[in-house]
Amino acid sequence: MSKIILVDGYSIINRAFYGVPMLTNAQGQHTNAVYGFLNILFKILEDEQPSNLAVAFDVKKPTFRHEMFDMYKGTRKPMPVELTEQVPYVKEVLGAMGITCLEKPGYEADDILGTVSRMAEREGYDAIILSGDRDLLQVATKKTKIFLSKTSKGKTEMFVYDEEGVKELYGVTPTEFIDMKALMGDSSDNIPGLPGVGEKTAGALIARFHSIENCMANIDEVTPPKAKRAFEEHFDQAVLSKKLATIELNAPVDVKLDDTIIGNIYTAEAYELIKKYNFKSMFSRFEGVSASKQTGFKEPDIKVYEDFGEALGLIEEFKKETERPYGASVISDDDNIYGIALCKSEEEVAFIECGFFTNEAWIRDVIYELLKCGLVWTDAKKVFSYLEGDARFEEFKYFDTGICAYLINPLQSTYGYEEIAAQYLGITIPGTEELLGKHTESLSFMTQSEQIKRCCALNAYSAYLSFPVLCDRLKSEGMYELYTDIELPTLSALYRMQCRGIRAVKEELKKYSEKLSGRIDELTQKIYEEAQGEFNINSPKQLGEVLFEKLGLPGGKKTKSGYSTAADVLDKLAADYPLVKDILEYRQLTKLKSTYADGLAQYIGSDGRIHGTFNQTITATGRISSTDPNLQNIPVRMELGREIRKLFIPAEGCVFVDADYSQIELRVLAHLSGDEALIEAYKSAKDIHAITASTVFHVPLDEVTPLMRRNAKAVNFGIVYGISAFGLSEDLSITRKEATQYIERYFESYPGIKAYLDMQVENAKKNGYVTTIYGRRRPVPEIKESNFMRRQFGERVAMNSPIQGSAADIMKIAMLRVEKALCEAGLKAKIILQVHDELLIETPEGEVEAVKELLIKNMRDSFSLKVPLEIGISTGSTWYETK
DNA sequence: AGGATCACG
DNA sequence: ACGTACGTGATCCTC
Repeated sequence: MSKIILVDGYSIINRAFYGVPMLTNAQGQHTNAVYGFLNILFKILEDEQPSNLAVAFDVKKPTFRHEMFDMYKGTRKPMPVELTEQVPYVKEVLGAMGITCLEKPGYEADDILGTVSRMAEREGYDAIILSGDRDLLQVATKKTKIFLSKTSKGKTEMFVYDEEGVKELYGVTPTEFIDMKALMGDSSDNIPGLPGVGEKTAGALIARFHSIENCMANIDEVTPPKAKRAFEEHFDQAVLSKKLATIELNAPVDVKLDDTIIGNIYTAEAYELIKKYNFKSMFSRFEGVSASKQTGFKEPDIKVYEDFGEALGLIEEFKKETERPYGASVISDDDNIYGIALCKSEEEVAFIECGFFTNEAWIRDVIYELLKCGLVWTDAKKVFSYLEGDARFEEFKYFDTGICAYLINPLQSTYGYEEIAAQYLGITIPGTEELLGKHTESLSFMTQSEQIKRCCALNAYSAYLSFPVLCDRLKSEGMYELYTDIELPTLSALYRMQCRGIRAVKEELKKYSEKLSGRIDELTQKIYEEAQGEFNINSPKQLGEVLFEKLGLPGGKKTKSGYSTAADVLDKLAADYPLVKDILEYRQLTKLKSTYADGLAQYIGSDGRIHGTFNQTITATGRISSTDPNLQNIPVRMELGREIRKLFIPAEGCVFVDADYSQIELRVLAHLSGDEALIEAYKSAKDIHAITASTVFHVPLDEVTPLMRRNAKAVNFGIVYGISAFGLSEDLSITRKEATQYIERYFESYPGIKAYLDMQVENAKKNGYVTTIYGRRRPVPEIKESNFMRRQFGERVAMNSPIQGSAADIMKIAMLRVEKALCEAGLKAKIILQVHDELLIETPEGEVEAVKELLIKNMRDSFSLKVPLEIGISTGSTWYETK
């Protein structure tokens, strides 16, 4: 049995656009509609297994029916540019997959779909029309089904209607549905209908009389009177509406059904596009597609070195100084190193397999030697992890393409070698996930060792070829110094911090966990009693139902999936309801237990220390991030949580010295904006929030009340975040009007800041990015969007990023200076943590004074601003005590 | 897999 | 009318 699927192109693209959150690829193209469209297409192809497929589009030329809309002041919602720009992308992908696109000037997609479905029926096909538009229901027959795609609550669902289905839904046949629509009208399609006749009346009338003409013929029986009068006075309007609503079934579409037979849609050309748009979840569909069909690109040969002598010779070659650094890569899993690839030509990559004629220790030595030679790696920090014992970093020379690519575009989520090759070399090569699958923590089961070699070889190949391109880009964008002076040294500094780790006491952590457990159990019982029943307190859904439905607490809805039970909502209820207070305490305690007490305990290694990972290519602003575990969000604000820090202790004979920048972001803002009032404030005195309050509220400094100071502080935060009246009003629980006033007064007091923030928004609009004091870039693609909310987000990002990013630059410089100074002073003290504006130093007891002095000096002088940088410093025998 | 919540700067 | 403060990561629940 032959089956054809006919897709309403624009309609499905539209559904996809609104159903899939914003996505952009590395080139900044919007891709969410393409992604959604293809997912819908793949799904229906798999579910229905059709033999034929075609996609219909309107031609962007006024059609008869469009002209008629215009007569009735028809204005369809204009599609945002983010959507329209994706239509050609979809067509391009369809073309690459060999799928027929149908267009006919003068006809709408509806007409084409209707016509071709009838054509198919006559030739004995089953037909499926896929659309988001209910209009198509009139085309349904026994053999033609309509698949309606609906998006509700962010999820797309498919509803299927055949002739019977339409009857069930509306009580009329598909053909009668036209008449029904002629009566009730359709505002979105600008079909006027009859005044005062809605879905109910129209449905009842057509079910009884079957057509508008027959209604008119039996006008005396038409009820209600309102409808009867509408018929008498506006029948011509109903006739016109019917004409407008009728889909043409005999349009002169010149297509043969044979042209729509589905061939192989997983073509190399389509694969190229999928890669370009970075639709990773679709990659697996294209397995087995040769990607080498690209113009002038051939994958390099892999030369496996099986002779020990030859391998030694090879390594010597790679140790030689070259003008253009060679590429290298090591392949491993959690347990083993499998080999090393070296590349210095476009044609060939050398691969030395571990265990073939050598052992892992030998490979580690080789890696150590090669790190001294100026090779390019995709992820050098990972390469360090192969070293054993003390690595002499000062001897190392290396380059890192991942870091380069991050600096050029920090918004990507990953910087795999295949992405870099695609973006900077314009070639498509299979990536790690494609070659080795998802779980790379163990490769020992991999039977296809060819894939392991290929993955490693392509990595070295990509590193070798892309590095010069990346360097040129960095130079032309003014970020080469940022790369060499800051990022590359930071890479090894982070690695050293990871190696050192931080000592934590497992037993005490357990005790702390048990202490929490006791109280959590008490609270659980109490909450069950107060709520008169057991439920999962951790489930926001269940909790919301219990609080706001079962117990009828005031506080209504907030989120998509029901009631908000976030802390700020519950806070307002806590005073009146003991239950809510208990829930808040329960939340706090379970958070501490699961994330911190129990969570951290898992990470304590055999050396009694936690070795987290510091990520250098994650944040959009240049900050570093911390994972496995996150050591940058250990509790400090609340006393109970802060206790956790008592369990972080220095090594024997050491204490902690903790140094943090005081209000670095506001000081950076003072510098960047050059605002004289703020600069003067920082030069003259200490309490910046009080000064702000005094200035903004026009009162002498000594008359500033705590409340005024608190409000001024919130305004200062707001400024740094990219001020919005709404955000400030939420934060301070004041009206939006009051918040607006605060902001206005702030800008009156600090006009330089207003001018600076406006300039950043302008810069973002003009260049597409903003920059930090050290030339680091943050692209702001949102600034050009037509969606008001997203554009406004872009504006806040444009204001905040230079501030947060410059502070990050300063901290990185400070870290490097401090580490160097410690080393040069011959001190044993070591940096073990960085928390954005804070450094934690494990310091031998005898070095404390020297380290303090050194920290203050190097952090304070790491960058010369128009205002002084102030350092807070403290010591303690636990992390808790350093405050 | 994604949302809600909450820990930090 | 919309529905927001900036930057992160871990855990739990729901689908």
